Amino acid sequence: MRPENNPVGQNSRSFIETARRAQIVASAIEVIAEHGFAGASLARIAEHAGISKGVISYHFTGKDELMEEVVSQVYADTVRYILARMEGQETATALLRTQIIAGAQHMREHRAQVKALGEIFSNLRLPDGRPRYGVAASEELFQSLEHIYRLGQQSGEFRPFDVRVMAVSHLAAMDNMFAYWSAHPEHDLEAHARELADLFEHAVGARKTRS
Amino acid sequence: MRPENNPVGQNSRSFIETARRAQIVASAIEVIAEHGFAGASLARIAEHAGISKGVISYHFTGKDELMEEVVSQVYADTVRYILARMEGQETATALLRTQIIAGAQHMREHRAQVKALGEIFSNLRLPDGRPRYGVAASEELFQSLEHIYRLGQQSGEFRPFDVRVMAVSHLAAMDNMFAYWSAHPEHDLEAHARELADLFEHAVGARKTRS
Amino acid sequence: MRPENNPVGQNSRSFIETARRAQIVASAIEVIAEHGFAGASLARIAEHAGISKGVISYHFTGKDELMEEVVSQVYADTVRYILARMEGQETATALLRTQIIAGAQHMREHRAQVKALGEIFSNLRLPDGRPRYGVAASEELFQSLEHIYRLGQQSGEFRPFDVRVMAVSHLAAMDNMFAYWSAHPEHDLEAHARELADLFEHAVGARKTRS
Amino acid sequence: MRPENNPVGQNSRSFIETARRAQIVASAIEVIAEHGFAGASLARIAEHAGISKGVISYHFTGKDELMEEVVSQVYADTVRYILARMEGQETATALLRTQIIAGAQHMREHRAQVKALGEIFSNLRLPDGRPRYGVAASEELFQSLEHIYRLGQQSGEFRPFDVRVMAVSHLAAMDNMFAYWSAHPEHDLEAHARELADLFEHAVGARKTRS
DNA sequence: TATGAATGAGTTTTCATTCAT
DNA sequence: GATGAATGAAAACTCATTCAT
Repeated sequence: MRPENNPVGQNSRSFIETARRAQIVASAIEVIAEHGFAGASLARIAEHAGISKGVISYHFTGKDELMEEVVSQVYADTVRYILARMEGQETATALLRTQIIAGAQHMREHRAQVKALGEIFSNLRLPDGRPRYGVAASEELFQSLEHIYRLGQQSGEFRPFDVRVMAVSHLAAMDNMFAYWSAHPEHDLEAHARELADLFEHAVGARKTRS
Repeated sequence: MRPENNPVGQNSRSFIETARRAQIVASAIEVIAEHGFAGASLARIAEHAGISKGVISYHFTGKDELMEEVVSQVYADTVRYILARMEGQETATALLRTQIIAGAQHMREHRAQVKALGEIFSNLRLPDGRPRYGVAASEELFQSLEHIYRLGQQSGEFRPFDVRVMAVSHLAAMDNMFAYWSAHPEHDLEAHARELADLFEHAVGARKTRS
Repeated sequence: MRPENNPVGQNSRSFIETARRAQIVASAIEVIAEHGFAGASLARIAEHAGISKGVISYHFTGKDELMEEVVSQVYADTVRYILARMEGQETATALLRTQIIAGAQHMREHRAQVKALGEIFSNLRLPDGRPRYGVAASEELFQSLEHIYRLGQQSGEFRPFDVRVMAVSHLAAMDNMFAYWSAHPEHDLEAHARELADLFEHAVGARKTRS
Repeated sequence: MRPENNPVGQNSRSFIETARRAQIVASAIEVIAEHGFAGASLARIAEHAGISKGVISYHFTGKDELMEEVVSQVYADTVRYILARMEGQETATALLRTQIIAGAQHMREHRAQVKALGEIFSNLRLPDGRPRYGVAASEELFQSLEHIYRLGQQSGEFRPFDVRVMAVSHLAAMDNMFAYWSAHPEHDLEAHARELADLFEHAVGARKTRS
């Protein structure tokens, strides 16, 4: 019986448990990235990890918990990666460019994670059939992008525009940059990112572009 | 046994056959739009259409052929709809705006089709497990958008930029405009489309915007 | 897709469907009687019937529906059998004896059914874990037995006593007569039934025993 | 490796071992009583006892041995309880009444044990699929009841009747008194027991009933 | 002694597909 | 042409049991 809830201040999981969960999550990411959400059966994930099917059931309540664990790990990683690189940027324009460039770097380095995240976002459903993560799940990301856009509008760097539309389009463009690169591995991701940064810089009507 | 390939000069499908296929395709669209790709079993599609499961198997080689039929019908409709509205536009800027605005109109009027198309695009796989329609499937759309962008660059309306990146981002922004509106039905789709048109007009550095 | 609800006045199930359901129910009865409730997996029931597992799923919503169908068929049979033999009896004493003797006859002739019924009654549970048929499920039987006892009390044949306790004990004694006979097939069921009839005749303090 | 068979003259189990087994048996009783035989997984029993699943496997050869241990403990308790109260009774009629009344008291005080016993009796199976405890398992009880009945017949208190049928019915009536009370907790168990005593007193044709 | 971890057999259920009528 | 019926593979999940530490 794996302990589910335990007293505050105690590490909830043993070292080995943490390692196994991480291993399973990693295997799930790779399998989803390669075979898609529907192709990622527990059997395949277990086989890919070189363990028995039962191990997954032992460490996770069910497939849903595994998927949610993948999401929360990848999501946290991604946000941390990008925010770290945005630190210290002062102008909204710089923040904007950095967000895009750093996002592309992250995608290159974590190709499978990003792909798996996308698959889960658009396929995982609640027991009642409604999407588990809808576009609504991106709300947090939208808001952090809107923050940048509003900053630029307040400082006068950016023209007036609807920040929500800009954020939605921004996220969409980044997701598809990744998808396009996944489908065309010879495509130059860095160049794409720079072009995209230019695109949004113009879109926001930035008064001064990078020197 | 239904004849699959038949002599030239004969209409390949009878009237009744065509009608049945259309009925099944329509049912498939609605079911996919409501329940998602994974939730769209043949049983559900048949039930929704008020016919027996066997009919689908009779008229289609298999589920895959049905899905591909959905794609080709919806795809053709969409292109026809938007191209019709773009006819007569003279400047690249006008073409660009029209493409976006008309696309939004089409989405509003064909909500289920658009949603089903997206589901199939991102979920249907070849027997070997590779995606049936990757981003690569959008190649045709990319090229038609690139055509507009190149036109603008040649006429001097647009600044220089990588047309492929612009096209990928353009399509992404439109797809997600739809997804966002689907998740937030109270969202003003027309306003979003106008904002998006402004966004790309600025992004391409259009010399003269609409007044 | 099997039709679930259909217009009034139409036979709901085709001939073949009815036959298959009956065949599956019969197989289920035999398997439960032999292997017990827990040993009656769908796989075993299907194998015993010489059909594929899927057939059961095709004709029944799930295992629960099959079990409930077994109950309702066997239950109806049993009640019909015994009531038919009780018809025409005039005194409460005669009704009482007949109920017991006819019950024993029915058990002998429908050994597996009775056993299966008992297994399902004491093992089938609702999704939430509560028993599907508790002792409460015997309420109907209790009442029909109480009817006999009250008749005897009103006619002065029987002494005063708590009819519910008498009915509960009566049913218990019959169930266990069957169970005992099942475990000791050489046991004389008819003689047991006659003894049991005597037992209850004395228990109710019958003024005049059978001539 | 826990020693299974050990030299004569040694206490076969250490104090701690005995305590653990008792704790596990107690937990098993409660879980079976609440969730039924099928719902009593080792995992649930361990969790309920606040120990790890492995402990059960360590102290018992397997689930079957645990179940048999439950049976033998509860059975011994029950017999001891009732026999103690029957001591000193002189007439067969008094013994009969006492057996029933004391049985009811025991049920009230050991509700979970009685329920668990019933569940195990009717569900536990040998590896080959045959019931581990059939009605045959009650042989000992039958004989002790028959002893009372024969006593009454020899002393002339009771009429002639088949003592085995009387014993089987007696035990059945008591089991179901408990089951009925379990399903209807507001039911008056003591009153039921008194009625049952009257029932059997009349059934045996007792010459002098209690005033 | 005790435990967490792992295993693999077995359960129900879903589903695309095939086929006789 | 259309349908009901049947199939069997694959899915997620449960569970008693085993084992190294």
